[in-house]
Amino acid sequence: MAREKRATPVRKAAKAPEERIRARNEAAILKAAVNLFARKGFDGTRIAEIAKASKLPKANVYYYFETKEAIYARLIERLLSGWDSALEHIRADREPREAIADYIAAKLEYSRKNAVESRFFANEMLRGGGFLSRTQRRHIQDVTNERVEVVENWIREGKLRKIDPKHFFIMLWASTQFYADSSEVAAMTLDRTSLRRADYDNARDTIVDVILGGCLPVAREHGPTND
Amino acid sequence: MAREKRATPVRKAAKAPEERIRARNEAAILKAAVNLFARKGFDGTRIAEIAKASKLPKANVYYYFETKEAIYARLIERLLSGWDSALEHIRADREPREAIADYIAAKLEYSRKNAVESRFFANEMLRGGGFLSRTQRRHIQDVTNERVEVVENWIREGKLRKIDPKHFFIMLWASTQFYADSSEVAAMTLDRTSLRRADYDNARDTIVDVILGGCLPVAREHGPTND
DNA sequence: CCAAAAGCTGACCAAAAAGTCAACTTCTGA
DNA sequence: TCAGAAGTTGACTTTTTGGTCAGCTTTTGG
Repeated sequence: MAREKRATPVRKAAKAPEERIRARNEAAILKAAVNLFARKGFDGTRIAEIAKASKLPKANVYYYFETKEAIYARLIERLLSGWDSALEHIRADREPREAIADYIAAKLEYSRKNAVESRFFANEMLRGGGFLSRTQRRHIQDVTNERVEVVENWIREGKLRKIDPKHFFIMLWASTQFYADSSEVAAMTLDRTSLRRADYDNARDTIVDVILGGCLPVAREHGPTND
Repeated sequence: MAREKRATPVRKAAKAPEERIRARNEAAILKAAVNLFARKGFDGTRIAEIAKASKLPKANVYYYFETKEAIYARLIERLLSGWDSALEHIRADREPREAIADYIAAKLEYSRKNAVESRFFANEMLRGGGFLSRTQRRHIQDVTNERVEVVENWIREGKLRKIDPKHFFIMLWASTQFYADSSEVAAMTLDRTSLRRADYDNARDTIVDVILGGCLPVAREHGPTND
C-alpha cells in the first residue's frame, strides 16, 4: 500500500493495539498459562486447564497458539526481557551501600508483586532450564558479568571487602527470590498463613542489614554499637 | 486388597531388611520417583515413567504402591525426617561464629549431595505445599522456633547483632538451598556448564564470610586472610 | 519337600488429554 | 454494502494415562 493515510473519520474508532481481539485473547491465555505453569510446571499443565482459566474454548486456544510449547516459549521470552531491571541499581558511579540496599529492595518488591512470574521461572529452573535458548543464557551471563565488574571495581577501590562477586550476587538473588518461590516456607517460618507487607519490609531490613554488614569494609554504624 | 505388609510377625529373621525383595523394589521405585518429581513435579510425572526408570513393569509399581499420591507422600515423609539435621549445629552452648559456619557448611554439603531431594521439596513448595500435613507443618515450625530461641539468646548475650532471627534463618536457608534448586542459574552465573566441588567451597566461604560479617557484633578477624 | 504367601506381569479397560476440522459468526477496509 | 479476513466453537478422532486383573513364577517357613 503505497498510499499515505489521511485523517480518517474519528467515528470509525481505530482500536488501540491492546483492544484488538487477538491481543486481548492472547493476553488472557498467557495470563492463565503463567499461573498454571508456575504451580504445576510445564508437564503438569493441561491445555484444557489453560482454556478454562482463560474462559475460552479449547479450540480457541489452539487457534492462537500452535502448541503448549509455543505458549511456554512466549512466556519465557517475556520474562527474560525484565531480567535485568533490578540489577541496574548496581552502577559504578554509586556508593555500594545505597546501590546494594536499593537492589535488595527492588528485588524483594518484584518478588512481592510478581510472585507468579518468579515461580514460573523457578519451575523452569527445576526442570533444568532446557527451554532457555543459547542466546537467552548468554544474555543472563552478560548482564551478570557486567555487574560483577562493578563489584570488582568497588573491591579494588576498597569500598567493599574482598568477596567473590558472583557468589555474592547469588546470595542476593537467592535471599530475595525465596520470598516469592517458597513463600509457603517463609510463611511457615514466620508463623503466618501468608506473607504480609510488613513481612516483606522486615525481610528487606534484615537482608540489607546482614548483607551490608558482611560486605562493607569496616565496622559500620548502622547497627547497635554495644561492645 | 492383600497388599499389606505381612499380617503375621516374622519369627525367623532370615534376611536382612535391606535385602528383602519388597525393600529393594520399593527403594528402586522411590529413587526413580524422587528424580522425576524433582524435575517435573507431581502432576507432570507419569507412573509409566517411574516404572521405566526403576526398570519394573508398571503393574509391579502398582503392586507396591496404591497410587501416585502414595509414592509422593512416602517421599515427603522421608524428606521431612531429615529436615532438622543441619539445624542441630545451632545450639545454645556453642559460639555463634562456629555454629553458624558449621550450619552453612552442612547445609551446602546437603545441597551438593542431595540435590534431587532438595529439588523435590522445592517443587512441592512451588505447588503450594498442599501435600504437607498439619503435623508436618507444625514440625517445621517447632524445629525452627526452637533454633530461633537460640539466636535470640545469642542476641541477648551480645554475641550477635540485633537482627530478626526468622528472616536470618530464611537467608541462610535460601542462600544454601539455591545451589541445589537452581544449580543451573548458579552455573550460568559462574560461567560453567555444571557446578564443581570448588564452586561449592567458594560458595561456602563467601556465604560464611558475608553472613558472619553481617551478624557478629563488632569488627572481627574471622576472615580467611588468604592472599 | 511342599503348600501358602509373596512377587510378577502382559493384557486389558475407562477416562482424560491432545489435537483436528468444518461450519459458523463477527469484524474490517474499501 | 459486501467480500474476504479474522475469530469462534462443538464435535470429533487419536493418543496417552491411571488403574485393574487373572494367572503365572518365585520365595519361604515348617
